[in-house]
Amino acid sequence: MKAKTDTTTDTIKSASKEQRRLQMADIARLAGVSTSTVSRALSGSTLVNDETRQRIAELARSLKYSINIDARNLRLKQTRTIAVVVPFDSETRQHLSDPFFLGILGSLADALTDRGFDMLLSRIDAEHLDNAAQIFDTGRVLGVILIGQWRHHDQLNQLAARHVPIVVWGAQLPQQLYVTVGSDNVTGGQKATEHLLQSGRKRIAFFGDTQLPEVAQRYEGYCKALAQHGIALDEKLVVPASFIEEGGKLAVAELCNRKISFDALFACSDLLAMTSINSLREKNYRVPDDVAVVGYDDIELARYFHPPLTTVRQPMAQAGLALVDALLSLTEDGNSEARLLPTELMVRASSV
Amino acid sequence: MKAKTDTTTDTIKSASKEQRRLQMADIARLAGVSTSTVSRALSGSTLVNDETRQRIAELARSLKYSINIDARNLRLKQTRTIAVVVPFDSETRQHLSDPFFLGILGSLADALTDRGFDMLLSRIDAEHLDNAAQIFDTGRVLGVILIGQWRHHDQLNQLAARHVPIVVWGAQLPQQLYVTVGSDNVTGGQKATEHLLQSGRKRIAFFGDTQLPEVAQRYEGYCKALAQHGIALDEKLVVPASFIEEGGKLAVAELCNRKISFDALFACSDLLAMTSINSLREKNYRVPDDVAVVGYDDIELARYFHPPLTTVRQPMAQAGLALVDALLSLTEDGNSEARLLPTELMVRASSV
DNA sequence: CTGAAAGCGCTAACAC
DNA sequence: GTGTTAGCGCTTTCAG
Repeated sequence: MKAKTDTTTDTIKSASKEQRRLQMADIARLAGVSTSTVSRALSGSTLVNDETRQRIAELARSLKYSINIDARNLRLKQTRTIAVVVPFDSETRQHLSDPFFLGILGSLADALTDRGFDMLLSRIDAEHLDNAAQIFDTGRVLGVILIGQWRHHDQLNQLAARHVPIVVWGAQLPQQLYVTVGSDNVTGGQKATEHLLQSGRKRIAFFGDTQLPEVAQRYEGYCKALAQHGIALDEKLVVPASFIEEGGKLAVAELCNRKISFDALFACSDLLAMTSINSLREKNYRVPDDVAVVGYDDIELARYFHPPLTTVRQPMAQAGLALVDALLSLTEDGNSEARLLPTELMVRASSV
Repeated sequence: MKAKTDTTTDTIKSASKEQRRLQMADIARLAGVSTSTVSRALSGSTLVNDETRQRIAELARSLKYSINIDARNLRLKQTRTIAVVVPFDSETRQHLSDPFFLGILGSLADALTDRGFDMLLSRIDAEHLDNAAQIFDTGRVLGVILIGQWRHHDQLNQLAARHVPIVVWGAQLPQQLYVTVGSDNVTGGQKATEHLLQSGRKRIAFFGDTQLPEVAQRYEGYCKALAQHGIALDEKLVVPASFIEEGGKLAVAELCNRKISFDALFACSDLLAMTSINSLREKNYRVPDDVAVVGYDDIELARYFHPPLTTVRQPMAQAGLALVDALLSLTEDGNSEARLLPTELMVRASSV
């Protein structure tokens, strides 16, 4: 009797309330079966009569009923959602605008969609990357993909130690407990520098903040190439330009003010290369005649720039796939290896 | 007795199983209280003893316990997650790469984070925008923000008719049931054209696919400005360039092949403007001397381009906020109004 | 102030 | 084949 009363109340409510969400019980009632049957039918179980299944499927479709995923996940203790976390710099309160990161985001969205996963996107303070654990602890996601390692190797290690399934876009470091996916920065830096050396440049400036692991590796490649050509490293040519806003402008100004001569420039991001080129132009340097420039990333706009930018391509489409695959194998097998994506030097007019 | 047995089993299990996720019952057991009390303590209810609350809070923190959001949402029938949908073009299987859309995505991420909402990002086939309803029907999100109206006004109207809370980035159209947020395209197009006219240009080409509502409105502004200056519209100057890849190149080629003279160009996106400028340069037109160019969007790279690009700025940061606010007022009050964001002409070297 | 019990929407033994 | 029942992790009446 209690049940009966409830049902009546429910019906009245649903009539008066604007629009209660349809649920399995409704479909069951309308189809004259139990919810179990509906559940089975909708999940394609063979345990249910073909005809019944068809009927239920049809009914659900026509009523535009969709199963409540959260309830399902709760019951099944599973989820097909992945967290993607993009750190932000708390000092500059920097917005998410770096074209390369944004590009990876797009690539991830595609890769996850292909694999049938949903993506929960969040931003967290770069100084507290360990907060990324929380989103996992709340149980809504299978694992975490973090775009941007910054200088917080230690925090990331702690996360991994806590068994948070996490994959990071960045550089592979010694003593690393977490899984990284990234481009081969050493080789990338080497290719860029090698290319400049081969076109006869001798005084190659390096723009980048070597505190960041990825940049440090590109710098290593830069040094390697110089060494191979028997050229001594001139520290004055190394400028710790940051990725922010006017990084290139400041770096170029620094070299000029200190009257340091240079005939080439390897910038650790395309954005940095572009702002540098603009500054060089203002100071009446010709690119590439006076200064040859190579960037890093190969963002879409690199080839539309003037002059078209020579740059080290990070394979963006592969990046998304690799990140997702690394994370999935981590959650499935419990372990997963770092992946190093090949880089490719895209030679364009800015360096030849 | 049954309860007791279960507890014992549980304990054994949790010891043997590698790492069961912590849950409220665990905290309760450890604190020697019931789950009700833990629930109250963690939600800051005044119904619980101050000392007890502190103790529980401390325990939860030290154990890094986070409440299971899905279970909570299920019980409370609420959620603080918003779906953000970015359509993809099924034909070109185009990836998510347009800098402006990517930028809006960043802006949305920031706005949602500020408001304490999570963002569920998905991509759907642009030909079936109505699939966006499904993600709402599954009950995981409060509402949907769709970036890109494309030519599917009708499908969007159907969604709204089904009472799916949805806000769309795009143009406001007559007979529109859904809420849009967008920039003032008519005025934007007018400003761009007006600017070119005032610098003495007479033959202004228009690049853009007027099948898209936003572009159609920019075109309307273009026509208005021409009319105000008593200049007859020359249809030959209107080229239906698409936003894809080599749009600018094709459009420029078309004008040149047909030997149509022009001294200015209004392109409906910065990307289009940039590729057009590159093509013009290849054909030995000087920008702005021979052809003045104005773009649309003011993506970050516009000011780093050479020549720096004059463009109609769509306020990206505001865009995210406006979209979120529009959606929230829709879900709260049940209705919400379209928002038209002001545009601003950024005059740079490509046009003067 | 605290605990016992019911139930959010769904699935999976277990019965029939 | 199908229905009944218990329970996923949480919140909230309702008693005490």
